[in-house]
Amino acid sequence: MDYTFTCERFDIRRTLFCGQAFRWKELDGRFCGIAGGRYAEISDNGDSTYTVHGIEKSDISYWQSYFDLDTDYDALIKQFSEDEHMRLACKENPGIRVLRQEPFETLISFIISQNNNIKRITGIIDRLCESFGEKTDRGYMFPTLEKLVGVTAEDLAPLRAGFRARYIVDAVEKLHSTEVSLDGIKAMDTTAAREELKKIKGVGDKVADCVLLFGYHKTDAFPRDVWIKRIEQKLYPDGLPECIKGNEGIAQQFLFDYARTHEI
DNA sequence: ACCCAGGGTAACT
DNA sequence: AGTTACCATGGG
Repeated sequence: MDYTFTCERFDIRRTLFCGQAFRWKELDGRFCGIAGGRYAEISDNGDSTYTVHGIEKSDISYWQSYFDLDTDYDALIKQFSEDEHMRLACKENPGIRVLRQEPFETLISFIISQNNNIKRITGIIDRLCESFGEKTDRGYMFPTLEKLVGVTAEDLAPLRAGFRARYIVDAVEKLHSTEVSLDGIKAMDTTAAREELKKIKGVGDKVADCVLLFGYHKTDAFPRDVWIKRIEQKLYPDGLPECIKGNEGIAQQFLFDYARTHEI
């Protein structure tokens, strides 16, 4: 079936390709991809409505959640705009939303992201899915933990992930042994959850915060990458503004795009 | 040839 | 507690 939803000022292209998700392609004007084991083709109808094509009726709520449709971004932007820099950043890219993605996929993806660029991250993840993910008639799924149990760094060599291969192996081992529990993190506050994720080799503050923000929607997580560090130095030498408190992660998405487009 | 990329680790002061 | 070389790979 097709599911059409309305969302004012939703920039689906920027949302899907701004570096929070890595598995979407734009083909023939449609955004195609698999999330949470569900395939979808999404069209931007140009009138603030968007149609998710070819899905199961029972998955409507999944896609509503995935695009965070229940969150009022207008209200957030209004709140953020109390700060002048945030006002400009939001004004420039008002259609960005923070996706609600799968924790495991997000963890592996952002382990791969470290000291890497978005294009190459996407390539490595594509090869990971083709090598270890379930094949369907509409593409490869992101591999489950079970599919990856037992893999070695040598097994991952075809991905050309470089030094990150052993980090993936360590993540799979610690999750399989339940030394780290992705389910358990849901109930933790952000500080405790961050420390839990950092038990995995190759997961530091930045990767952990990306997983918490994009995989658990813990909006007070604030991933500090190179771009955000530049923004903080230049615009916020005395600390982040009060008006983003509790939603630092969402604010970070606006700032990240702002920094990149202006090459701050 | 050099520098950088949605960083982290280990080995230094 | 705060720096720094090094880590693979590919693009500019």
